[in-house]
Amino acid sequence: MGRKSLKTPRQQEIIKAFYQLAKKEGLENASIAKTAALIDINPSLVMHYFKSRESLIDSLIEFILDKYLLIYRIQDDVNAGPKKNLLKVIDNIFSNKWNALFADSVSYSCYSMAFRNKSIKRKYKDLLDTLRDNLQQLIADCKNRGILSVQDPVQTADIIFVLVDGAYYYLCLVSDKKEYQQKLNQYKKQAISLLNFVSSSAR
Amino acid sequence: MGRKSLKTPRQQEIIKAFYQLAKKEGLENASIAKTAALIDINPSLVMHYFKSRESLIDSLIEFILDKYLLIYRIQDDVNAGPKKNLLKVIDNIFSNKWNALFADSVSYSCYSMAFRNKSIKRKYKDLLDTLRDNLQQLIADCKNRGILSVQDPVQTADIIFVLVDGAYYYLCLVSDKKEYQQKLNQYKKQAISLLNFVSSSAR
DNA sequence: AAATAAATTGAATATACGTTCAATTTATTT
DNA sequence: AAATAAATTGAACGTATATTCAATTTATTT
Repeated sequence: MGRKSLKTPRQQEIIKAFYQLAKKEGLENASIAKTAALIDINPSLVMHYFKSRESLIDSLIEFILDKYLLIYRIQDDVNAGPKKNLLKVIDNIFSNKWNALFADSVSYSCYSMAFRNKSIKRKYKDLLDTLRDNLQQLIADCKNRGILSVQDPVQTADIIFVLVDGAYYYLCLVSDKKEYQQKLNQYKKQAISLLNFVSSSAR
Repeated sequence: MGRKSLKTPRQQEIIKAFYQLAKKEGLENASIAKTAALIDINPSLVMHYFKSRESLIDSLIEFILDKYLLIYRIQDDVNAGPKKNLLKVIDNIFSNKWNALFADSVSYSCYSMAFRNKSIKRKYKDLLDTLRDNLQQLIADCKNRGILSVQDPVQTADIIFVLVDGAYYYLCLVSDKKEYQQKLNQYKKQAISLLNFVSSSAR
């Protein structure tokens, strides 16, 4: 009896609007009123689904962090073999596609909150560790089949993501498209060289 | 005639207070009123020296970015030879000292504004390029004297800073002190290995 | 059709914000 | 001591903010 709950889809809609607003005007300028106006609902409705602005931001962070994991899901072919899988993921990481999935600006704003909010800190740390762990598994697969030769897949995965994070930290400031692409390719090469693939005609 | 100008020292005092506030409560919560209260002056005085909050933030960013350059100035001995100089800088970069110089939290908040503010974007880009250029010169010095062997000092300096920025991006999320130190050392080793020092008994 | 429960609205609150402007204080020079 | 110019204050402004609560609308069930 009573009405069917619209909780989940409405919450999603609100988070998405809040995110788009933060992307456009900065997280610090993304307000509940503006968010409500964007999807043509009453500001009170936002408060109904999120107890506070803080919890809305909390949901926004989860929304963003989930998107990061997509690098591992954009694989056309699941059983393409470990080498192809690994290279595909590297491709995804160093592609504009991934970067287009979410706005770095919002993510950096959220990230900066980790310094004062332990829950946010943990969420970011968990994500970064998950990203590393997934890559480590792909590397380990390749290592076990003699496709590449690295000492410790865990360390290699870690270093590669350090490279990735540092790369985008710089690249986000590069306006020139050519410079951007050239640097991105260079960083990608560096990452692949860290993987130390065994050169052979076989795959 | 008239009164002696206190402009510069007052501005510095205000910026510093604003910075400390941003460090403690987050940049988004650092207000002009709070800043004035912190150093016991009238909020109007802040507005007198900075036309707007925006320009105050602009000054804050310059204040922060200047601190980054200190890695190159903490050298006890200027004429210690190129190798020692380079290693000292690497030491500084991968030390807690440097990290203690400024609050990453504030810097990341400011950094995130670069996405919507071209002037801020340029300032950050310029800083990162300056940091790279200084390191490149130290590397080139060493290369010219056969101390190390790298293909292109410019690229090496770039990669090292990519490593540094990526390293701190992860490390800022690490609460455990042991893990922090261990990772930091590992990243430092990686950076040094990129420098490919020529092993010899001579220095 | 009545009952029910969730969705949604609208009005109201208090608060803090950035910014303004005129008035006043303070130090320095003539 | 008078003149000067900068430092500093205090009051006031309108605005947007997050959040509250009661009232109303809407869809679904009995």
